[in-house]
Amino acid sequence: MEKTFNPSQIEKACYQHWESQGMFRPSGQGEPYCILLPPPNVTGSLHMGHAFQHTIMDALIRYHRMKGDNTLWQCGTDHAGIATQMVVERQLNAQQLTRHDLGREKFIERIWEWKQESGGNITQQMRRLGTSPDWDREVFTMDDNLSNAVQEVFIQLYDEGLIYRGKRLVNWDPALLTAVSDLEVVNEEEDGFMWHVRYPLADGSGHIEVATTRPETMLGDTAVAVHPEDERYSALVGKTIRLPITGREIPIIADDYVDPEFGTGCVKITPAHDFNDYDMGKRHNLPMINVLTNEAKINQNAPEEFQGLDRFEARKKIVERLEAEGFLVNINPHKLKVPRGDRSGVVIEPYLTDQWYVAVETLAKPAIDAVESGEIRFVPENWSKTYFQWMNNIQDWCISRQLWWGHRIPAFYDENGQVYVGKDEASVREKHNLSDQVILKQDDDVLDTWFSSALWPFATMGWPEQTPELDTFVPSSVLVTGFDIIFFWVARMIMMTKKFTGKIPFKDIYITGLIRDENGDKMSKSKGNVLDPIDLIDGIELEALVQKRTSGMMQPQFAAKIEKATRKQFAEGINAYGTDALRFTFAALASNNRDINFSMNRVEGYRNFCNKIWNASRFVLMNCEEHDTGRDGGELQLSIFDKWIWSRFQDTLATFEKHLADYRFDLAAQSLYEFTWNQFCDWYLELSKPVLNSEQSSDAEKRGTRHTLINVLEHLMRLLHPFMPYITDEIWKRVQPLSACKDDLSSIMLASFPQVEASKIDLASEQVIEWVKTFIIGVRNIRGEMDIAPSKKLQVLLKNASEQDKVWLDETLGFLQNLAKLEDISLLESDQEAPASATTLVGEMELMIPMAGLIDKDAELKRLTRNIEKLEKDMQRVQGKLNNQNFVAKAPEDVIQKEREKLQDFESQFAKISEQIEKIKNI
RNA sequence: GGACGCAUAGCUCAGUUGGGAGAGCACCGCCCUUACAAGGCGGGGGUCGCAAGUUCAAGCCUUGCUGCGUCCA
Repeated sequence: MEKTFNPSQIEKACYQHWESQGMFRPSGQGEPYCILLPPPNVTGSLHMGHAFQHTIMDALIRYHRMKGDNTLWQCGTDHAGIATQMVVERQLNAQQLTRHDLGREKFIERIWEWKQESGGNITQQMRRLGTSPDWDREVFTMDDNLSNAVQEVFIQLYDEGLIYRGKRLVNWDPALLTAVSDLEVVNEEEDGFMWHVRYPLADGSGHIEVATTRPETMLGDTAVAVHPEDERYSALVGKTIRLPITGREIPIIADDYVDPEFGTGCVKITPAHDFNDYDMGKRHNLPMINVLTNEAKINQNAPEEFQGLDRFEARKKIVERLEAEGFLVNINPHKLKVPRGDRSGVVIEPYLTDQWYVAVETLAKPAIDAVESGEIRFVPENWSKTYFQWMNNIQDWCISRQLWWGHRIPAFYDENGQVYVGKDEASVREKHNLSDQVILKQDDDVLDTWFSSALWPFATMGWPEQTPELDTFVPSSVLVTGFDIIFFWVARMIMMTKKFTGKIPFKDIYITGLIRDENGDKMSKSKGNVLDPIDLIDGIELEALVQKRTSGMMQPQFAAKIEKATRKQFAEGINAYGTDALRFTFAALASNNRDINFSMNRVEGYRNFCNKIWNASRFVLMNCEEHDTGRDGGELQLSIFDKWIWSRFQDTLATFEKHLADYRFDLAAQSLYEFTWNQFCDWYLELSKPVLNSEQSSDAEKRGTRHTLINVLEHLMRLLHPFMPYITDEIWKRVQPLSACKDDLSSIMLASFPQVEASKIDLASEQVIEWVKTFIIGVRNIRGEMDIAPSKKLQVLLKNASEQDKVWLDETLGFLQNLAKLEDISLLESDQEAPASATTLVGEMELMIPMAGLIDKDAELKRLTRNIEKLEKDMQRVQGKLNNQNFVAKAPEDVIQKEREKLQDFESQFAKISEQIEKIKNI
């Protein structure tokens, strides 16, 4: 083996082997365990959030697969309506073409071609991450079988009256020329203005002052509203206003929606261009005047001079006119929430159009119950509140989109506009007895992408066919996803799956944190702080990184700043850390926190961890290859240390599994790290050396130690495998043939997960090791603090050794000498006078290192004084407690007893160290 | 306006029946010791945001305040 772990050398071949051998397929045996991959957009590339969530899913999948479950990771990609259409449109634009030049059919063909070429990008990147979904079952949301399910669901919901078509105010994206759902609109506070405008009364008796943030919509005003109890205006209610510019007469109405405190207390009402005004318009039977085109330009319903003007241009013109004609009172700066399309970034218009809706209320009920009853569990539990809050106020879902790419709505119209819903024209004709004379035209719109995503849990399992997978893998075990799509996706899957299968889609919902950069900022192209997971795996040169971060930007003005920051942070580029280090980092960061700050330091630390594992394995193999490891029999004599490391392993394994069951990947990772580095490497490997290197060790002892080395390592690789698939497979291939594991498998993936063996839990050995550690650390502490060279062998005297101490000493003498680098160890009888020594305590026993020629008196005094000051503090605290009558009277007996023992221990230590200090002072 | 979250070592974060404050990184000292300098050994560092309350006992429970953040209207 090479001296340094080199991930790039092993990863690709390893993955190809797994995939080509079909190791990702469900075994067909055991308990079903299933995870649904949130289908990434085909247009997407793997970002840190994906990599994080995929790591977690893969760890769970690998763990359960090794546990012997019938494990399926169902994967696939999403057609991502708007996003995909935009990508291909942009390509056309580059050739001076629009999608209209091609026509619908050709354009869709073009998208399929694009998908054929570039759609596999993200799934290739997933492979780099070592993920193990069943690629044979990969689906695309536009595949025939999924499209079929979409139609089926649409038709059934329509037949039940749960899908309807209606003219309503929707969120209209004037750039993309489509309706979007509430969820696709982001409201952000922006600086704007509040215009105060005088509206004259029609009878000439005065005026009323309204305040508005959107003066241009006055062209569509159909009323002015005041609060019914607002005494300032009560006399005016019922009168009419002559609208400036248009001269139209509109009523003054009273409605308690109006906030008398806000602005002037008078609100202009534009039912066709504002959601609240729309509701009020309905309540008061106001006419709705639409003054905008679908591109948000002023339309024919407005005075000619404004027609064709963009909404913002029109705003300027109208304000000018109002001012010129003396209607404008003033303009105040004003912060307001501006709705923008999450894809296009342009201001969304409330716009009157015909759209399709899902009536969600009846679907929501069972979906709420499923979480309330605990049948579905959110982890962390708190997210259920967010879920309930939304579900209890859920609005009908606008599902039609004026796009070309997507599932076309299975609805047909005759020449009278009569709607027929059905799979295709033929079935519609048959169902409704329509003759060939009737001309039918299919609806031009497609469905919201999330409509098909909502069917993911059962459509991917073959629904509407009654397949075995539907029985086995619905519900799936856990959904791993971010809180940002609880509404978009999670809630809708629960509704649809309940509705169409009667089952819940998943039992647990593990909501992960959001990956941010190390300063806690969201990673975004415009901030230039994006990290590509693949770059962390393979490494990247500085120049390439700068290039990547500054090209293709929406706001090129930030490029210089980003370049500077990038050059500063990554002066040497990014190292190749490898997949395992990256995965382990994600696992270790996966606490219950909502925000997870990614840190390069952590990746580096876990890259070092990989290297540690690699080198520990080298050590084990060097000592076991070509040697007798007891694989085929032979007497094994296990040392106390062999028993101890096995015992620690059981504990680590149990802890790991507990944390995994709680979705605490951070704690699970920590337990692995701690065992591997701080127990196995730091202590066990060191303790094995005296046995292996000593000529006095018997064959049975050596065999026992080698047996332990190779088999603990073999178990450890299986334990680590779900988090670190590559390095463990590579090492396991070499280790397994020397170990007691006789399964002839071509990959650790197929091996079974270790099981806790109660018989190997050995508390007695753990006690001995604690004693040994205290002993050795005590010597090292003196050595370190007294600046004694490691090469200098020391002499140790032991005073006040108990019978137990003597037994343990006898058992571990050689190890103590070896690890603490001791010349020799001798026992002082109680009546023997000790020479001036540096002292440390091992329980009641005093461990002394004669100072002569080695240790400076003042330095030792300083060290002891520091110790005793700490002890004093501890004693004071405990004494304070025990002197408190209330504590003694009310605290549980075992707590009191513990405190008493502590005090005794402290006092004994205090006495010994004080004595020592006196002694040294007197030298 | 409503809901939720966060505040612990210089930094990033653990701390789940309330009972002696932890890890990683960074920092300081010694060491190229035959698995590993991407390493070993030792060490320093915290009035757990502030205030009050409950309790024998509070980082942990309750209330209020301050600061930051997210979502919904």
